[in-house]
Amino acid sequence: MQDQPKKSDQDIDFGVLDEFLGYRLRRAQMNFFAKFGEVCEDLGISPGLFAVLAIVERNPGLTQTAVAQALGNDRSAMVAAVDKLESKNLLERRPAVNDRRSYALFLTAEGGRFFDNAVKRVSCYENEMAKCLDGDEEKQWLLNALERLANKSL
Amino acid sequence: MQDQPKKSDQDIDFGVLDEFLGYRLRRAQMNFFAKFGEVCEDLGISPGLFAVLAIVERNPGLTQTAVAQALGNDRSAMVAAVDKLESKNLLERRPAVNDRRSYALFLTAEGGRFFDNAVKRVSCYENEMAKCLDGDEEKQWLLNALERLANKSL
DNA sequence: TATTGTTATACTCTATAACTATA
DNA sequence: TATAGTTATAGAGTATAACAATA
Repeated sequence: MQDQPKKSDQDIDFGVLDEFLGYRLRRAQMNFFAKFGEVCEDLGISPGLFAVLAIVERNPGLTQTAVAQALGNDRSAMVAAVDKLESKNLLERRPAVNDRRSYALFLTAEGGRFFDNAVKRVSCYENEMAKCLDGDEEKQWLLNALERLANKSL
Repeated sequence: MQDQPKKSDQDIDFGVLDEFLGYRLRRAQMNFFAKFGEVCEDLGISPGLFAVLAIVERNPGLTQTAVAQALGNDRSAMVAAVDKLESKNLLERRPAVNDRRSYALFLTAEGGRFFDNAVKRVSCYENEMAKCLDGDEEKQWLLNALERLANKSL
């Protein structure tokens, strides 16, 4: 049945979607998450878990709620995330010194090594992805534009 | 308990996350989706459903699978999406002329009006968000950079 | 009263596999 | 045999509400 040639992906008219930052951001981000999954498959961590490790590594002793706020999600979501990282021996809950309600989070020694290795992986694929950009200048400009968009309110 | 001043969000060190396009893309996109939800709350459509309408409007007669491929997701996910849009009388499944396995998708008259209205809403908030960019020149450059990143393979 | 971690819960999004009817 | 739509299902991600312990 080839009477009417099928529209290939190239022939689709995306209309307004092509001019919408929201749609373009989503497509770009989906590609990055998919690539992250490929590159870190054997490490057993998602972009979300990687972000938790990154925050705790640079800000040891932070509470779960503080990490959640930094990453922009609910504190209830941190429970499963920290559980998972703790069960992998990458992260540690210690009793907070001045507040018996909360925990202070720290990377374990293994977690530190694991994170260093993960950063190498992610940096490697980030650099590969950034090859479609025009050098470090365009990348820095893009990072800056994305930060502005992430913080823009209506 | 204010012996040790709490780290505010501003004081958090994001480390490598600050230099990772993947993380920055996610934060920017989350902001856009949240704003989309606010602006289109009463319309009862998500960014995903809006995208389906946009594709069908510009490419009437496309099959469900073709729309799914255009948007980069699985055809099984289209069933619920088209069901929802059809139940709202915005979109119509018609039997395809040459293939009794597939449907051809079309906007209804109401769907056309609904979509025009939705485009106005979304364009309005898109323009508002784009005010943190340096004019149409930077926006066009950004759209172009995002397209490159969305299509980049390792 | 307010806050931390937690649990239960639910909702969305997404993908996989298998089924059916067609091709 | 291959494809379109469908179904069932499962996983991840995210959010809300309520609770106990603590501030």
